[in-house]
Order: sequence, then structure tokens, then C-alpha cells
Amino acid sequence: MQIQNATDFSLKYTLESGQSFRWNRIDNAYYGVVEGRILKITQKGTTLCVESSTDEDETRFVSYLRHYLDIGRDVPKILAEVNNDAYMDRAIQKLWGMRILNQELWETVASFILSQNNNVSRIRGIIRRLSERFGEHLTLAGYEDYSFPSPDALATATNEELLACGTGYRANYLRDTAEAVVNGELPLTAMKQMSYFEAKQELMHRNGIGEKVADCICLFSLGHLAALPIDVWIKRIFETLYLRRRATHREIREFAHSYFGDSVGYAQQYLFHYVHECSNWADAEHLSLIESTVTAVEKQCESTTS
DNA sequence: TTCCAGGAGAGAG
DNA sequence: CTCTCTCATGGA
Repeated sequence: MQIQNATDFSLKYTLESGQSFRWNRIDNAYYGVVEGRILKITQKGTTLCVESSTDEDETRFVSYLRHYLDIGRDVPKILAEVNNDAYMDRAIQKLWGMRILNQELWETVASFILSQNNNVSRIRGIIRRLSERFGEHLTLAGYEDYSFPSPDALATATNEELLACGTGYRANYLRDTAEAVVNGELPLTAMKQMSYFEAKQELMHRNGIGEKVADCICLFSLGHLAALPIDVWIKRIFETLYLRRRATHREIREFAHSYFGDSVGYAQQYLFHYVHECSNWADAEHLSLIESTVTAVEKQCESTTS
């Protein structure tokens, strides 16, 4: 089936910008597992062609996917609001059409617990092995994958089983949070009705979920665009390009919110992915921007420590 | 071999 | 409050 009129939308940038770990590109098509079924999506202009491993009611399915891909949102309006300088303007031009997904909550919670002190390719590998071991086997026209493990499956997993999937020291965090979901201490359903602040507090009460991971969950699953995950790259970007000094997370958060407004999460995603994408490109102009960013941080650190 | 990866927690000051 | 150290893992 098809989704029509997906204007100002880029499937590539949306699915390859580090917010979801479950999509694979094969030729022109993206294969991924979303809430228990394999999806195959291709984009031609403003039309998305979608195949599912399960039978779907077309109207409801299209509505669900439009929400998942954030297609209904007026993103050009948001980008116009946050386009305050040359850095943002370049990121917005380069990544035009990138959207912030609205992903399933439990999978997002578990995935970003695993993301701490880790890199994207390893996170993807851990999630793939966990799904193979604890999820359900799925097929779509010869493509095979596994559903994301349920909270119950991970809550009852042994430490050895989790370590065998490569979770490392995060195994306890993952199992503890899975148990909290099973016994209701972490009320996922109720959290979807909470404010950004309330949901974030609920998440941060869990062992293994700090402010950054909580913000990732609020932004990539709960639709709170005011959430600002501050990782090392976002910290660097704000310290060098905007504040031009060392700054605490709280200072960065206050500046970013006042500068970009209530949709600071969207601005963050464009800056983050732009910097990451450029590090893989042999584009002199882009690389020089990165390099000047990094060296400026190093000089800043030197001057403050000496 | 060392360093780093979309960090968090415990402890010290 | 801020700073520092450690945590398991694998690719560069």
C-alpha cells in the first residue's frame, strides 16, 4: 500500500540519523521491524510504498505509519523557527526532510539504555542479537528478522544470556528496567499521557537511565520536542559554535531552549546528524567545519586547565 | 596498544 | 553543586 503526499519528507535521513537502530537499507528499500512486524518501505518523490509481514487494515495502518514517521507534523514550520544562523541553515538544507520518529516506547527505553557509552554499530548488533534470542521470528518475502523482545522476556533472562548478546555492564540496567515494566513500577501506558517533565522524572528514577537517555526516550518515542539529549557532540557544538566557552549541561540546556524555542529537539537532531554525517564525507568544506569545531574545543580545554 | 563510542552511578571534595 | 573514576565490549 501507499502513503501519498509525504511532502518535505526524507526516508533516508529519517531512518539513518541514529534515532532508530532497527532499519536496514537494501538497494533502494528500507527493511525494519516495527511493533511486531517487518516493514519494507521505499520512497519515490512524495510517495511511500509500504509492505508489511502482517495483514493490516489500510486506513488504520496508513494513519499509524504517518504518525510513526512524523509525516503529519508541519516540520518546515518548525525548521523555519529554529533556523537562526548559518550552521542551522546548512544542516537544514543538507538534511531536508529528516523527521523525528515516534517509536514504540518499550523498545525505545531498552534501546537507549543500551546506547550509553556505546557506538551505533554495536548498539545495532546488541539489539539484533537480543531480538534473535528473545524475539519472535518474522519473514517478509524472503527477508527474515525478529521482533523486539518483550519486557517479560528480558526480565526473566539470565545474566549470562544477556551478556552473550553483548550488553556488557548494561545487562543489569536492562533487566531491572524490564522488571519495573512488568511489575508496573515503570508505567509505560500512563507515561504517554504525562508531560515532558513528568515522563522524564519517571524514567530517571530507573537505575541506568540518566538525563541524556531519558531525553532520547522523550524525544524519539513520546514526541516531546522540547527534549534535548546532550551527548559529547551536542556539548561540543554548543560550546564551540554558540557559547564559545566551556559550559555545564544546565547552561547548554538553558541557552538552547531560549535560542531555539520549544522545538529544540528538532534543532538538536539536525545539528547532531549533520556533524556525524560530515565525518564520513570527503567534503572539504564540511570537514573543515568539523575540524574547527574540534580544535576549538581542545584549545578551550587547554586554556581552562592551565 | 590505546582510544572511543548518542553515559550513568558512586564517591569525594 | 562539580569533578573523577569505573563499568563491558569491539572496531579503528
